[in-house]
Amino acid sequence: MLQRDVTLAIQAAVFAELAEHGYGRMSIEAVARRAGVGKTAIYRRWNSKLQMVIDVVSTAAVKVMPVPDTGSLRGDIRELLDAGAQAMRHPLASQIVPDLLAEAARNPDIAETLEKALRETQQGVSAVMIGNAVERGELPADTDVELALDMVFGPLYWRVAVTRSPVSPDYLDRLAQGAAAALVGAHGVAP
Amino acid sequence: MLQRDVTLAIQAAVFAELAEHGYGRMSIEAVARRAGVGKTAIYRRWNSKLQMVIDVVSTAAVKVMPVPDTGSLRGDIRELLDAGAQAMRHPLASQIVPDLLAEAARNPDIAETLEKALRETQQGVSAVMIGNAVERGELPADTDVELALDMVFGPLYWRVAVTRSPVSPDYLDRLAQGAAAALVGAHGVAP
DNA sequence: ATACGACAGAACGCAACCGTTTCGTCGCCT
DNA sequence: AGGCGACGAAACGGTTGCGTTCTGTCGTAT
Repeated sequence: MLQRDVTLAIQAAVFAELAEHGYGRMSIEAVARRAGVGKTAIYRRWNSKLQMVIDVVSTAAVKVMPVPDTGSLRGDIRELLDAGAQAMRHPLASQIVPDLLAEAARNPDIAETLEKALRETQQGVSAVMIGNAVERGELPADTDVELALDMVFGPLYWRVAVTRSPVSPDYLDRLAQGAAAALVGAHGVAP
Repeated sequence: MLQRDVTLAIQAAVFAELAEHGYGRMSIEAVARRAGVGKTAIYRRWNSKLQMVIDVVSTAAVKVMPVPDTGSLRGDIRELLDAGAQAMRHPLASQIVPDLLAEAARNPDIAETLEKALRETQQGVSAVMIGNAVERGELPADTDVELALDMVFGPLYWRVAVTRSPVSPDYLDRLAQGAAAALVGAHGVAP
């Protein structure tokens, strides 16, 4: 077996162990066992479990979200929600993401890795989407992008990862409708 | 030390260990050590780590949220958000909740416990809040309560627990405004 | 005064991992 | 042909946690 294959086997094993046992319970021995690999091969590559996980995760997290362009804000949001829901449906992701998030609360290195991944995949996409809507006149130029992000992804993540309720296409329709309305209506100010 | 005090000490220790190390890494020995208690005292009460955690958590999770009644939907949402933000600011909660949530993806018993706690504290409150808004004529009678819940708590949780961004009172104002607009505007149906 | 029950603490044998080292094998390059 | 580097496997001593057991103390009720 060549170096590259060994590395790939280790990466896959890390994901699988992470999903099955979580970061806290994951052991290097188990990763080596599952990858069919000696611990030597792992320690030759990384110094610690933390380094290994951070490296493997950040390598894999580079996937980019497509920028939706349906011609309407609501349609764009709907596409974004669909992509997000699809990503969270993946069994590995749906177990690993909450776990890493929890670990991030106590480990700054992991927190930074996740933050960076999130920033790269989503902030750009949303900025473009909002920009398009502003150009079309659907939103005012001073729309709060940060708030918009939270109102689009927040409800979806809440539903999938917190309440564990089913996410039907119909629900996504209603959510997109609501989020679009929220952005448009976010500009009355005071009480 | 009496039985009751020992139990209280154990409960406090469980929370502290849970916050510091997470469920996966938490050990009964550490709980006993921190509580200043023999392992005997723990095993006399529970059979396993899982039972102990579930019992302790579900005992403590019974806290009820106050039902806001400010006279306007937006004001009610704002109060709800404030209570939520305050709860998540508590350092124990902010570490324990994501951790248990991650563990719930792997353990049906924990998932059920959390689900029940969530249902009890929030669904009732929100139903009342939506009902009041309907009575005032702010919302149509067929308002989707489920969606409303997601659109109020989702963005807040996303911001606090996922993106780890600061939550200012001003932000809560804007979020309340957006959520209220979302609920009101969630009733255009089609394309 | 005595007996009982809950307690803390220490130790048990067992298992899992840790990070490191050693061994012998195999494939590639020159 | 020979050397080199990566490999899997196994073992090292040390740590941690498990669930259980034993000992001795202390407070309370009888």
